[in-house]
Amino acid sequence: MKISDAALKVGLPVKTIRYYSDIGLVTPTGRSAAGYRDYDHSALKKLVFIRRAREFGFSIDECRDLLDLYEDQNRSSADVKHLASLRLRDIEQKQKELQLLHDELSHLVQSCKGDGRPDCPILSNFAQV
Amino acid sequence: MKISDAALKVGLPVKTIRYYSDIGLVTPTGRSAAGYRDYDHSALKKLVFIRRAREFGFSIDECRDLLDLYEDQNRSSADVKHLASLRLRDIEQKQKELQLLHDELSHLVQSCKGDGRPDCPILSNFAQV
DNA sequence: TATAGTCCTTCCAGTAACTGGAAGGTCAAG
DNA sequence: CTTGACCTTCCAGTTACTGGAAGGACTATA
Repeated sequence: MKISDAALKVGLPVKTIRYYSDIGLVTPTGRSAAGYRDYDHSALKKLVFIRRAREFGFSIDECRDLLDLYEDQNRSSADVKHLASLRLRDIEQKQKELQLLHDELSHLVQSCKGDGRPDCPILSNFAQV
Repeated sequence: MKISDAALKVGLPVKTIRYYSDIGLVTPTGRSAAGYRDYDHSALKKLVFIRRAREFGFSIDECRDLLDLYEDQNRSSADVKHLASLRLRDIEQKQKELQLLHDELSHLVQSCKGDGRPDCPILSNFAQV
């Protein structure tokens, strides 16, 4: 599969996938005779995983660790489990924070009259500090 | 409140708060005689809101829009409502994606034996493409 | 009152992770 | 056999910080 089709399927810009290829995060499965990058199913899965992880603030290096751990058969699965457990905690914390952000904005939308009057109480709905 | 105390309260690095001050995103309430930045309760609220929004991929400009809309009394609350509604959609989508990421990693943790054997099936638990 | 330590300031340079654009090769359709 | 939409590499620019230097300010203790 060529890079633009891969980009469509996984929801990342072509430029970004090319960048990931450059830095060795997800290398293409192969190259066509003309030098075009080729991506297979497992590469697509990795890209989707990375897209999600990146969207939620995990660094490239953290993503790399998870992928590398899998691909390096010398590492033990205990390492993977430990790393994944740590990230799971992070994600659960993020879920709570995201819910708070949702609540704030949702309350804002509900309390705005939306009739053109500039009395929208956005600040009064801000998070408790 | 001085910048380091503010940083502690809102969960942002001092450097970042100073940066937000420099770019005019959240300006300090005032300055002490010595020129120290001073932050009050409402500034802290703005900082917490921005921290959350930034963590979930909203750009500085998107944050600025929400804050500016509030502070610009010439804007109508309908504008705020519309903008906040759009962001709310984004957040709901993010909640779904975050749940998927959580499921992936959680399944990974559960299926890893954690006994040192390198047979952890991380890739087989990747998202469906 | 001196001095040590921990703040604070500005400024400037560096980093992470893209992102845009130029210059040029490839390929299917008409 | 050319047009247009792909693809390639390379290099420069952007966003949002982040680290460090140089120096001023405040607090506690000797």
